Amino acid sequence: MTETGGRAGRPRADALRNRELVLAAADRAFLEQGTGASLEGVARGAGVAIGTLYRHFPNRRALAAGLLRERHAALFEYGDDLADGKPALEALAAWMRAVAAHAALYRGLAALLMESLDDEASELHEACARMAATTNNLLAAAAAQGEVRTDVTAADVHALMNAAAWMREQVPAEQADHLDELLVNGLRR
Amino acid sequence: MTETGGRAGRPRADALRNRELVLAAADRAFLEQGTGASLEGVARGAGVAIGTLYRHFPNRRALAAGLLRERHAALFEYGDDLADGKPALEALAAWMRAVAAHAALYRGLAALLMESLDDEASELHEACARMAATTNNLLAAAAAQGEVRTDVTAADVHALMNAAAWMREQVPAEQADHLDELLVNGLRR
DNA sequence: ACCTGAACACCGTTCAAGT
DNA sequence: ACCTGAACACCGTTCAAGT
Repeated sequence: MTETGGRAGRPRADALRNRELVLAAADRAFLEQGTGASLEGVARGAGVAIGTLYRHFPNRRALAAGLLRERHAALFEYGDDLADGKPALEALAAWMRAVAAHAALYRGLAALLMESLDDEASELHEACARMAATTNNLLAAAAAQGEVRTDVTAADVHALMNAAAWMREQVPAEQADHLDELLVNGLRR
Repeated sequence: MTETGGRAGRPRADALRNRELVLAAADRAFLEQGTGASLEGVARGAGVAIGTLYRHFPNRRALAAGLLRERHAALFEYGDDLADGKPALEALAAWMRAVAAHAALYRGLAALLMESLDDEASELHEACARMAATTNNLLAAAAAQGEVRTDVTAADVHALMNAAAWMREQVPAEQADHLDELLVNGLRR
């Protein structure tokens, strides 16, 4: 079930190219104006007609999901690598900071990630599920070492990470770092 | 500097009445659709022309500020009453819960409050300043009793309260209550 | 002093017509 | 199979004309 190409063989070359142009323009627009940026503006920036944008990405969430999958793979890989080495709570904290900083790149992304965790119909659900898997692992490890309150769930951590991103969208970076630490401190037993 | 009536004497009776109609319609619309609700829809709901809405409230923030000042005074009074009795950290926690629950009434309000604390030009600045005064008092008392980390500022608490509201906009009430507790736990030393 | 509503600029989304 | 762009419905905001 690829996004472009339908049921038939390889997608046409011009379609692939347009898809990339749209993603690049969306990346620029979301960085500057957040995920609420005008889709007509994105299409203009990509040099394609608005219908072409909609053909590749039926809505805003699909656009964000495409960006996460194809341009932000490093975040997920970072999460996979965090399991070893460090004390477990430190690894969990590093993951929370990484997600918070990342989601804050596009203003509004944290809200999309928040609402997509439990919504299997959302185009962002896959990204959320992958994030949740990492969160689960790191939380379980920290809990096993008794470093975290026993009533903390992975859903709580998901909410707190995204809340950290949301705060980061609106306060100076140093304060945001400090707030990250207060959030992690709240998980301690 | 009243919002309606300009520099002259009492505002006309029809103006006062229209202002109330707009506020009531905005309250309904914001409750249902958040602070991003269509202002044309609000005007329609109030039975006035769109120009009348703009005359009384030049923008969305002015509308939210009007609602807070004239229909949500109870929140601020509650904050004033929290200083006595209880242990200081408990009072601060109660205040954070009250603000979070309140700001979550209108989806999007927490973001407006967040950006208005340091923006003196914002119509919501007065409301934020009053909230900040209460936060300051309660935080100072809790800090004086050594119940709170010494690096926690009133700005931090403001951010955390509004983040709690933001989370509450998107998770079930029980989880939101739990998240409130984790946030407060993070303030403990 | 206040209200009305047309006017302008813009956007999201769909879909018939093309290649 | 894919692209284009007109079409429709809607909104934010301003302002000339009224009372």
